[in-house]
Amino acid sequence: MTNIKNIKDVAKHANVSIATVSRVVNNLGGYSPATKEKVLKAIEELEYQPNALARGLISKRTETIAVLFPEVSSMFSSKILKGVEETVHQRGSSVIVCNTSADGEKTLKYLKVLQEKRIEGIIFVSEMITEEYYKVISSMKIPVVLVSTESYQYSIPYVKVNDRHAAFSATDYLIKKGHKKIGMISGNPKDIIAGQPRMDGFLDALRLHGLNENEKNIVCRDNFLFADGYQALPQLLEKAPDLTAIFVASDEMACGAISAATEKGINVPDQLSVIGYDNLPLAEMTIPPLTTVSQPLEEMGEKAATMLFKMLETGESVESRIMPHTIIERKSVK
Amino acid sequence: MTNIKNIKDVAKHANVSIATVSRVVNNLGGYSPATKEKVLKAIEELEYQPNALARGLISKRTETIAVLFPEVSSMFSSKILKGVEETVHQRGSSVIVCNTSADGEKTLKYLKVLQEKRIEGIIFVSEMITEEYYKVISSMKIPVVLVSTESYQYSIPYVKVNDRHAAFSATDYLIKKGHKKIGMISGNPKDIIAGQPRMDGFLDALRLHGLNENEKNIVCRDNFLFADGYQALPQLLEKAPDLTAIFVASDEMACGAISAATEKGINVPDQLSVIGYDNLPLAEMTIPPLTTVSQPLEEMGEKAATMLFKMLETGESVESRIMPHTIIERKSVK
DNA sequence: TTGTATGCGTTATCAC
DNA sequence: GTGATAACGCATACAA
Repeated sequence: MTNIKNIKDVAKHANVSIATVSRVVNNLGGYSPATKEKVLKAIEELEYQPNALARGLISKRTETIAVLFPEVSSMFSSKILKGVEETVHQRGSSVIVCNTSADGEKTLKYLKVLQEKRIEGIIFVSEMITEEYYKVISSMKIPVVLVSTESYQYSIPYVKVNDRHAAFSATDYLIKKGHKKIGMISGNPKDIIAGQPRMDGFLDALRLHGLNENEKNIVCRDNFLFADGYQALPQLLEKAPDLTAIFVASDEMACGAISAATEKGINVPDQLSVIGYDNLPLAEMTIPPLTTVSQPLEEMGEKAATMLFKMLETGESVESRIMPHTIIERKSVK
Repeated sequence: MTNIKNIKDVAKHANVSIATVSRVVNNLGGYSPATKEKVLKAIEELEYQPNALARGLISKRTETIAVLFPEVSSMFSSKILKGVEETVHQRGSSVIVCNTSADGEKTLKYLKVLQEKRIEGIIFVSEMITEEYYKVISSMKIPVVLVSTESYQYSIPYVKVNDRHAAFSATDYLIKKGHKKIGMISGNPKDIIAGQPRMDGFLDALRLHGLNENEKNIVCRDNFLFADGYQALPQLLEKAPDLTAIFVASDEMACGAISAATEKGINVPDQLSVIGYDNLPLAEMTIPPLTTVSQPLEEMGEKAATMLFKMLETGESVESRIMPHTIIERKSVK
């Protein structure tokens, strides 16, 4: 009653050997057009689907890769996922998603099942690579690519924008618009990827233009969420009531900051200019629409997948890629 | 050089047969504590990881399911994905994501590779089940669950809210707030899942309260996106300038409508109340924060996965589940 | 051009 | 308690 056919059934049905069936299934040639016809017909009639498990057992290829996120459901992650998924699928492979919740135990558990499933590569998004992780992934001997993060201790290819440079650009943009009193809402300075570098870029721009006295106008938060921006804005304004512009380290935070400002009766951009970071879809939806530094998230996902496949094909590592960031001008800066 | 150990290596290393190794790996008992110790030690030392392919080949279980979305990167999808992923992972299985782009060909191609990979179940999110899809999935003989959609022709369990009822609730809420001139921005009425039913619910509420004359104050759009709401609002207001409230069929659209209104100098909620649908994270981020009908998206994902596993365990189908919707009161309705 | 036989890494059914 | 050995479904080297 289990209707699922295997290569043997096809062989019998077509009156050939399983070797021949295998050949036509894999387009290897070495058979007459007639037998090919026969086999194809049998396959059709029996609705035969080759078993990827059996196939993979021999070929050592599973055509499956995995992507790990600390939070799959963020707008940030889902854009990257889309890029990854698209190019992986184009190549005939599949992607397994993992939501690590930035939890070490959970991640290790994931890694274990992925290893058992013999996935062919891993993409880590926005994750810090700990020593434990590194031990496991290097023991797996499969390609790994980092997205929107990088490792200083370990040599793992990554694709990301230059955070410090991007933050510089954003701040520089504000300055060129004529602003002199500029503040920043930042992530956690202990965050070596998206925290400190963006602060550094901000400060770089200030100093370059001799605006050093602004350097203390920074409020840091642990996360990059709406609520963080919402709560940070009043704090920042208390420290520095005369600010005319702020650089906010994420669009979600920027959106929160705008909400807080609006509630306080502060008009954006008339009384306060704000520039964000990421260029999420959200940035088009705020009032006013958010001027921001764009990271090409989907493209970064695609690129990461492409790099992974290249490593898979060549067996060698691959160069990291710094993606270009751009300023998207909308209406939140004057 | 290929460092990857198999059960044979372990057996040799521990001086036992592979059968014994298999037993301790699977905790089957039937061996002395001493040999268990030996084997465990060997496994440890060789860093042995059982091969899921070989295992699945025999057990016919791959511990992998798939989720198909028309658009993975929407805030809507990603919340559902998170719910699915969490409960699937809890059970020790993995989830493969597929972005169908609502494209039949692409979907069929996905289905084919999923079938070859012998995945154990499928969750369709927001997809119409065509005859072609149905033919394939029923030939696969694996459990299928629908999320945020349902099929009238085929008997497939689903989990969704009652759209008509939810739309009724939203409109009713507006009416109970004292509004009498109420409009709607709707999806496509040809959309049998999220289009027509929400319009029906809207109209139900109107009629129940004798507000029949409002019935034509509906603007329909093909999609549920920000831009749709943004463009629909002026159209709606042109048709019916005296509206005091609108029900919008998605949060993204509602956000667009609020943006358009604000640009026109119309204050929300003072001059125009807006209620949305979905309760995406976005709803907290608008100005003013959006009152909306909540769908428990993450929970729906969890539920769908749970249903899938239940079908997998029992071999029987499972009852569909209508999830409760609730009105989330924020600041966009007065 | 086609078929036979072996192996991929497991689990499971027998024996012992 | 423990160990051969036959599947599982396929690819492939080798024969024919």
